[in-house]
Formats: sequence, structure tokens, C-alpha cells
Amino acid sequence: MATTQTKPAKRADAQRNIAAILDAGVHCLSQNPDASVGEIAQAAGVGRVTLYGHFPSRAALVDAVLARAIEEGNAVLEAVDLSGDPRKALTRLIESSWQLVNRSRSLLAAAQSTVPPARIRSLHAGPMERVEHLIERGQAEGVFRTDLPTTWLVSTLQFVMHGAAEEINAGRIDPDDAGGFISGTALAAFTPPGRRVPKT
Amino acid sequence: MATTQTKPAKRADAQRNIAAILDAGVHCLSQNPDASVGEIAQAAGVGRVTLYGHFPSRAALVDAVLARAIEEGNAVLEAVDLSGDPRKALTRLIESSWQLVNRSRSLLAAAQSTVPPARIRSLHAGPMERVEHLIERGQAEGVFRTDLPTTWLVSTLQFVMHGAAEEINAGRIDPDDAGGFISGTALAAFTPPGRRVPKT
DNA sequence: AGTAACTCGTACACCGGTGTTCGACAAGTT
DNA sequence: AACTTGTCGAACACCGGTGTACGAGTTACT
Repeated sequence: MATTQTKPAKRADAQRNIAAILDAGVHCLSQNPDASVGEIAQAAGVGRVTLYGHFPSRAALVDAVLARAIEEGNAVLEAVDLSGDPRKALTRLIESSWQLVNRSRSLLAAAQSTVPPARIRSLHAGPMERVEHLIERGQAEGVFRTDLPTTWLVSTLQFVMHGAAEEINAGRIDPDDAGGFISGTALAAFTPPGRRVPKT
Repeated sequence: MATTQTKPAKRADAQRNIAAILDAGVHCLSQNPDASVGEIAQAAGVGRVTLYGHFPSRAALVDAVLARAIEEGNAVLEAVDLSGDPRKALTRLIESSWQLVNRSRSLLAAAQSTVPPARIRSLHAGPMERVEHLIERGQAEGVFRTDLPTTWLVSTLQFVMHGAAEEINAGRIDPDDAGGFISGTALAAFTPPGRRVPKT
């Protein structure tokens, strides 16, 4: 027994490489969801075998990459002020969120074909919860509709953000416009029937 | 000269098989976008070789399947009455559309990885145009917002429908609810800022 | 009935990706 | 300096999918 020596402590060298692989992973998979292990290893400036030394399979790699990306995104989102008028707060949240979504769009596609859906959802739990609470507060204050389930409203916001990302990627809308389009659409969509849609 | 004999007229037998392959194609690809040629052939009750006799490559097959599915959907949509109050008309159109979208969702995913994007868009031109005209009419009559581009509104509708399909497929919402959710969301999203969101 | 069109199964070559093994070598830890 | 831990490249077996070739057997047209 003595000191719980379960951790032989990875060598500094190895840690650097793991980080490089993760970086390369998010980079490659963000451009092509079907990027091969070889490509990623090469982009990381590392041998393919070395990569397998750290990640037992492609699936494990994708999982790790996704997890890190979401964790980072979650950290960014924590900085957003969600107090005050829920509509204003939502706008702020969207402004920060949609770019994250845009970047990791292709990565998510990669994950969907390798990582089990349950795992993906659990990874998304953090960010998800944040939006959900905000929307619930807005509903309680009467500025967001209650005739549709909260979860549907959350989903709707996701659809629109993901869709906007695709439109940008296809060159059909200007990235600078996206934020305004998304919040304009979401704010209107969340307005309770019978009430006026807020201006801009 | 004489009778334009460019068509040796396929044998009846062959036509039946082609139809069976197309049917099996839409069926298989709707469940798994990565369905192999072998699977499809088997589902059609046909040898793999026979399939290759009619479609030179997997890509050509997917293209044909998608084209037929869209053409059929388009025919269904033509029956929808788009006159009268644009909001009511939109509700009707959604009611007919979203189920089509739901069915061919996975098929579209299949196409996206094999058929060039330009081709996909041109296939979608028909249905797309229909929604677009309706929205434009609504904008002209002042019941739909004009502060966002028409194309964005069209896209938004698509996002929400596709998203709803995913939610159903994941078992998170009841198929019977979907139609109401989608039109409720879209109608609110299309309402001009400063005006009241229509009830139900 | 005769002929052309079509189908079928098996078998094959090919490709690209995955995951593993090996032995030589460098880099870090103590 | 000694030793453990990683790294590297090449080579390999394996898998599943695509597309082709062949030859024998059926099915539809006229």
C-alpha cells in the first residue's frame, strides 16, 4: 500500500504529444469528419504508432477530442452574464455560443458516427443545462412561451445555430450576419402567442 | 431519321427490377446512410451484379434514389392549397412537408457524402421554390417579417423540420406533436418584430 | 420457336482504413 | 550514467466495401 502509486506520472514528452494530437484532432476533424488516424497523427507531427500508444482506438481518440472541445467551450460560456432580462441574456448567450457550435460542427458529425449517442448527450449536458435554465427563467417571467415544452425550445435554438453554421460553410450567408439572424429568429420563436415580438 | 429509335425499350422484367432497387434503396438508405450496395441489392431481391447492370456506381444509385424521392415528395406538395392567409397556408404546407422530410432525412445524409452539393441543391429547387414563394407573399402582405432575408426564413423552416425529425428518431418527442411544434415555432419566428404572435 | 436481353452466383483484383508487431533509437528521469 | 519510458518507420494481417469478369441459366419480346 503506502502512497497510492497508481500514477507512474506520464513523461513530459508524452504529455506534449498527447496535447499535440488532441489539437491536431480538433483541427482535422473540424474540416473532415472522416479524417483518418494517419492524417491526424501526421498533422500532430507524430507517428501513427505513437498515437495508438496513447489512444487504443480511433473511437477513443474522437471521444477525447470531442470531450476536450466541449469542455473548453463550456468554460467560455461560463463567463457569459445570464442575469437581467432573459431576452437580452439569451442574445448574449447566443452571441458566444454560435461560433463555438460553428467550429465544432464537423467534429460533432465525426463523433456521431463513432461515439454512442448516449455518450454524446452526456458530454453536452453542461452547456445544455445552461440554456435550459435561462429559458425556464424566461418562461417563469412570462417573456418566453410556455405552450411548447422547454426541451423543444432548447432544441430549436440548437437547430437554428447548427443550420446557420451550415449556411455559412456553404457561403450562403455572411458570418457577420449570423449572430443577428439567429437571435432575431430565436427571440421571435420564443415569444408567447398573443404577445408582441421584441424589436431587434 | 425514321422513328427516333434511341430507345431500345428496356424489357419489362428489367423495369420491374429497377423499380425494386429504387424502392429498396430508399428503404435501406433511410435507415442507414452508409448502407452498402450489397445490402440494397439483397433487400431488392436482386443480385449485386444485376444492380451494377443498371447503375454504374454507388453514387449513381444514390443520386437516382434521392431524385425519385424528391420527385415523389414534390408531387405530394403540389396538392397543397397555398392560397388564403399565408399563415394558414404555411401551416398546411408544413403539415404535409415535415413527414416527407422525416422520411428522407437519413437518405439525404447518404447523398451528402456521395453526391456533389450542387446536384443536391438543384434537386431541391422544386420544393424550395414553393416555400419561398409562399413566404414572399406573406412578406408582401405584411404578416411575415422582412427584417431577415427570405432565404434565411426558408432555411430556418428547414432546420426546424430536420431537427424535429431527429428528435422523433431519438424518441424525445411524440410524432403526433411534431406538426404542431414546428408550425407553432415557425409562425412565431416569421412574425414581424412589433407585431403579435398569432395564437395556436 | 428463336433470339436477344436480362439475371445470377462465384470469384477476383483493388483500395483504403484499422490495429498490431518488431527492432532500433532518442529522450526523459533518478 | 544507468535505466525506464516513449518514439519512429516499415511491414504485416485483417476487414469491408467497390467494381469487374465469366459462364450458365432464365425470361421476356416477335
